[in-house]
Amino acid sequence: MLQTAISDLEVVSEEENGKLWHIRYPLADGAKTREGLDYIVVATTRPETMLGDAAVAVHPEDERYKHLVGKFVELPLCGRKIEIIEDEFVEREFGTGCVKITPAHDFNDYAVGQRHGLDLINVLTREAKIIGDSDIQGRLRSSYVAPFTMEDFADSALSLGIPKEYWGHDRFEARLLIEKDLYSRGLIEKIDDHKLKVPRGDRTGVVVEPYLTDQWFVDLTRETRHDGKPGPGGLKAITEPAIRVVEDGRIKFVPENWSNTYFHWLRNIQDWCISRQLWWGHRIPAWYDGDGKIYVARDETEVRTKYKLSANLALTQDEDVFDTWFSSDIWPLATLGWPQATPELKKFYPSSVLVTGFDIIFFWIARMVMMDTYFTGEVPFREVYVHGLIRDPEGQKMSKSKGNVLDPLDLVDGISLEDLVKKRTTGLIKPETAPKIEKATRRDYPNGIAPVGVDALRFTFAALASPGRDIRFDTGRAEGYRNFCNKIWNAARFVLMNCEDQDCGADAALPVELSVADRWIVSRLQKVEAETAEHFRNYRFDLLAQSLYQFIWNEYCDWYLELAKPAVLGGSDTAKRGTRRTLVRVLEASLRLLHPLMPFVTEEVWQRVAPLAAKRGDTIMLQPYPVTQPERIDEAAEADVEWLKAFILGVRQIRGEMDISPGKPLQLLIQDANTVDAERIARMRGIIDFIARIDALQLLEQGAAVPQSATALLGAMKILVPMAGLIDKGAELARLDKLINKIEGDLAKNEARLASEKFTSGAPAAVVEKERARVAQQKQELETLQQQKTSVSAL
RNA sequence: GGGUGCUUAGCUCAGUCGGUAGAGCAUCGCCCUUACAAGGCGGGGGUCGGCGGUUCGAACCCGUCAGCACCCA
Repeated sequence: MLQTAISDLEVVSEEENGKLWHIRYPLADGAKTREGLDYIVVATTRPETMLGDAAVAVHPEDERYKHLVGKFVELPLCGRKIEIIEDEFVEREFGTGCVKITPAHDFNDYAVGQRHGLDLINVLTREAKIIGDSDIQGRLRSSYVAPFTMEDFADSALSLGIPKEYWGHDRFEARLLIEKDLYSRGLIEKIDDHKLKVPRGDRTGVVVEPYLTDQWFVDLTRETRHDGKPGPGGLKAITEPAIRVVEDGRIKFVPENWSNTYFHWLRNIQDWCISRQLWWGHRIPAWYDGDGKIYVARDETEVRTKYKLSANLALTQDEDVFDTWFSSDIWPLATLGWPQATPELKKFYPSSVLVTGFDIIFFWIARMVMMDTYFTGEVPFREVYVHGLIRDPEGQKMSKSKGNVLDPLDLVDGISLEDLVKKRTTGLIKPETAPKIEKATRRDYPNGIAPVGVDALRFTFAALASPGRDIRFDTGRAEGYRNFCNKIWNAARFVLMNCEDQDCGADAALPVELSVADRWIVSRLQKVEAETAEHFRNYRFDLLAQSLYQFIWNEYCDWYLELAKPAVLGGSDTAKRGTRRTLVRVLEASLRLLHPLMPFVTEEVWQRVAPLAAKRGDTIMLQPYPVTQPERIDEAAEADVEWLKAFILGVRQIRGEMDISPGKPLQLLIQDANTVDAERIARMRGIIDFIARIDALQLLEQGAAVPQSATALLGAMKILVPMAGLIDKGAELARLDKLINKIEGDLAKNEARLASEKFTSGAPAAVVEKERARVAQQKQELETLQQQKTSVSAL
């Protein structure tokens, strides 16, 4: 039993199997139903609360009971007479259409009670036991307009007619006793199975009771002060300004649609109950004198000064504490020394961004905005970044009771299946769920969880953090990013191996020569830096991760390190210097780019790489984040390297599909090279030979005889690998057919589109032009491939 | 009952301005090539949930239906 007030937000209602008791309430004063019965039947899911019934209600248009409205029933077991009233709230189809009204123990009944001036009859103690005669609780007289206090509950259990046998019994025990007694008196018409929403505390799972107590509230709903003094009420002073600051953009939600959730809650807000009956928390700063008079100030001394109380008047402080979220709402202020006007407050309030999950938008975000704006007239932060929640493989929210929690440490360090099962099935609130949990765990993690380390885990979260979407955690992704960590480590080893204790171009006075590959990777780095800045600005950590992963692995490691090898191993001094300088500088910048997502590997590697790149500093953490330098973008180098990559890909595809060992040197023939192709071949010959493993390359004259070859296309240019007797005719024909089929398919579609008058006149000229160019290109490729197919067939 | 989001490759997910669909994992083939086999190189795989509409053109815009998830009552 919680024995404290809690918030609606801390109550979860789920549908559970229960019962619907149909109970006969005898009519008083000789009244009869239309069928001539001397009782009416009331249906309820909470029979124990009938002890606190204040009325029975029927729908005003319900012909069955119209004649009974204003008459009385005799409340079974208690013997009190209570009135039959009419209220629109009653659903005629539910049960018998007669509803017991228990204003002190049900929210709907409370509202009905207010409309009809019914007594509030409390029948429970704070421990949720039926009150006994010594409990000073019971009926609150109908003149219960707030404020009232518990002392207004004047009646005793005895005077309410609550039988002694129930006194002090727990609510659910009492239910059984009451059921039994009703049975023995013939007052149970029937008991049906029934599904109902049961409200439980979200932490403890215990059934929560609506219960009348004295509490402190913050007014959030009144236009003017509740005590009648001049000045705005909470609605004007707190709630409406909190709505306004988001409406007018002083606070922005990212993603933006969370502002709707925020608005909806604030526009339907109720007064805020801020007192809790717990020992942990900030004490309520209110004091009482012997007569129960209330004094509010920061401390007792201030109370005495403020209210001019004599020193010997005994004061006691309220025992209650604040709702933790009420205390937390001034977090942005309190952490900066408020209410003192500290330099920190001046500098950091408002802060730029608050990062949070959507599940505490109500609990915390809204409350900070409300109260801090109220206290200071200025918003606490300018942006609220709302990230998703991590869910289990089925998309369910993680919870210990469901046994689907992933402990971050288990992802970092790994865990065996058996240990994971054990961890998830011990200490359960409902031990009977253990077999189900075990089964699901064995299905989801048949091999346990592989260790991935903190960096990979952090990077995975970033990579999965797409906006407006929860994260279904995927260990496969995390393992992929663990491999990425290894990749960085190994790439760094290569760079260090070739650059440490070498001339890395730190001395600006010495001449350097930059290869096309050097200029290419530097250019690419500038573009990635620009992308990175953009993704940070938009809170797109997923795209940020993607972009860095792609650059470091697919460009820096897969291509640049390979392209750098010839220069580093056998280039001139100036070429070596230029390439070493590029190797270390690009790596160093990449580490800084990546550091926010992978703090540890980047720090470790940076410590050794930074000096080579002429960077000084104790830690990467204090280094500036890389900024793009557009003047270092080199489109010509990028075009050259794109061409080079396509060239090499063509050769590799032939190797792969013709089953030529990657290590075997090849002779290449080049046909139909244009002047640009020829120039590129001449200029990048060394790198082509190295990477594609070419030991001879010859440009064929126009119309020269072509030996048996496998072919790759690069634009109009043909890359031929002579297969002198080795060619597998069938394999090469199949390979060519595959290419031809693909192009034919696309070409047919594209030609049809171009043939359509609708398209050529409707679409923008640029799009049509692009389409024409594409068709021309495809036609040429197709022609070349078909020629090739003819010549191979003829062999 | 009201609201929000989602549905794209076997799995987890990107897809900006409407202009021929991408990544990681998994899978298939070759390779222990002196940074890296937790790797390299190459390949295969998608009627973008269904239906209808707008448009020269739809994964994307509109309508509708279905399924899933979450929030509020």
